[in-house]
Amino acid sequence: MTRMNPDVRRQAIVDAAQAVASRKGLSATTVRDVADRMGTSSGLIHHYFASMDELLAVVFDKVAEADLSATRKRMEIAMSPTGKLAAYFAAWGDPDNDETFQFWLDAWSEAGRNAAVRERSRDLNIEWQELLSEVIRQGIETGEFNDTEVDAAAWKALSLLDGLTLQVVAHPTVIERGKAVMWAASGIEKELGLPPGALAEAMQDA
Amino acid sequence: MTRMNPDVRRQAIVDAAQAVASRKGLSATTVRDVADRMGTSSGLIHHYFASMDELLAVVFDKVAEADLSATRKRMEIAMSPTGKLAAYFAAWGDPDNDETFQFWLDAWSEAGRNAAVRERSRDLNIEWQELLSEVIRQGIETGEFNDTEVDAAAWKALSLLDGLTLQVVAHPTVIERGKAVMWAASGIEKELGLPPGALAEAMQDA
DNA sequence: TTCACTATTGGACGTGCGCGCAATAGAGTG
DNA sequence: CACTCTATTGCGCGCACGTCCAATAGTGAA
Repeated sequence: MTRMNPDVRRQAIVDAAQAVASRKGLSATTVRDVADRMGTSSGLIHHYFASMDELLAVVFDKVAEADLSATRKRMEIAMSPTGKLAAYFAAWGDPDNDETFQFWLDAWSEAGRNAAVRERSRDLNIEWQELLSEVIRQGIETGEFNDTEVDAAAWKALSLLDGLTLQVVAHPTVIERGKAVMWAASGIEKELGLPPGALAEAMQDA
Repeated sequence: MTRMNPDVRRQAIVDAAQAVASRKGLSATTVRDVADRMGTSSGLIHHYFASMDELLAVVFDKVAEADLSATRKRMEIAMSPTGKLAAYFAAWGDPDNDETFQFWLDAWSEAGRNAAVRERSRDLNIEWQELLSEVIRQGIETGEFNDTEVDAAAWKALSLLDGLTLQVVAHPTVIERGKAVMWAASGIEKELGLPPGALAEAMQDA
């Protein structure tokens, strides 16, 4: 294959590995899969990554960070806490993010047996929860939300989203995607004392 | 190894496979693992199961059915809908069930790529949701619960439980187990219009 | 006691895995 | 143009996997 600049090649390997992993799952992705996808030899991967585990860790990080930063950006644009909350929710309703959520399902499954995955997964989950905590805290300050326990409310909201999305992604026929998002929104509305439908409305505005 | 009655041996194989899988995960459980655990040869497993996939499917079914039927039994004992709901919740708070929940994490991860797992997982999830729907319907009839949309409320409750338990099992340090259960209970109380703490109280009674 | 049945053994077979390494080839520099 | 550096090749190693099968050894019936 054509000789590439190291930085470019390294990126190409990560991209190829991500593409394979989104179809086969992180744990089922092999060195040969990635090499075939790029049309190169398998030895090349080990020229850039000390081990396959290291490559897969980089892929997981990349996917997770991209998702998180995209959500952060969407939230910055929104003005009110309710708007920011709606922006947060938007990620879950988008079918394009199903692949990313599949990575999460894999990570949660693997976390119980692999300490490295567990710690990375935990840290990222906490970041998602803190993002939510921040908005809830703001909403309480402005008086938009009820004065509830912030930490608890954030974990409840995140868990409700995860649990519903899990059903949509793992068993595509069991709940309609639209219903899952609406149900999650209505659950959080009750939690934060928002008028029924307020969150759903803010989501359409965005 | 001592010669066994076929039924007994078959059961022994399933038990051994379950023990191994609860430590290593279903997809990482090998024929040799199971044989070693029993102290027999690996060939014996294929005398009873046509393939390793078939054995693992039996193990998953056994674990899932046991959990479901134990919950059903606990619910039958309780008198009121609130009591039954508390009995349903009890399964999630019990650390002994962490192993079972790990099976679920594996199943959800695998469902996206394996049609057999997906269908079995989906059917079982629906059974869990229907169990909840039934109780909620009863509670609405008796007037204990608010008159909400049953299907939606059941999916929300199940998802909240799954999402919170996921954090407890996958990242043991992130949320205290007790808090997760209390948060789930308070979320459902709001959903069904129960007085705050009513569900938590019913859980201690049981 | 004999015999048929089958539970159980133990290793062979082919496959796919991560990894390592000597050989090769292309790109930049003097 | 010659030379150095290193990106890239392609294969081999050792291992673990699921599966298969001929040989062996217990057990219950005749």
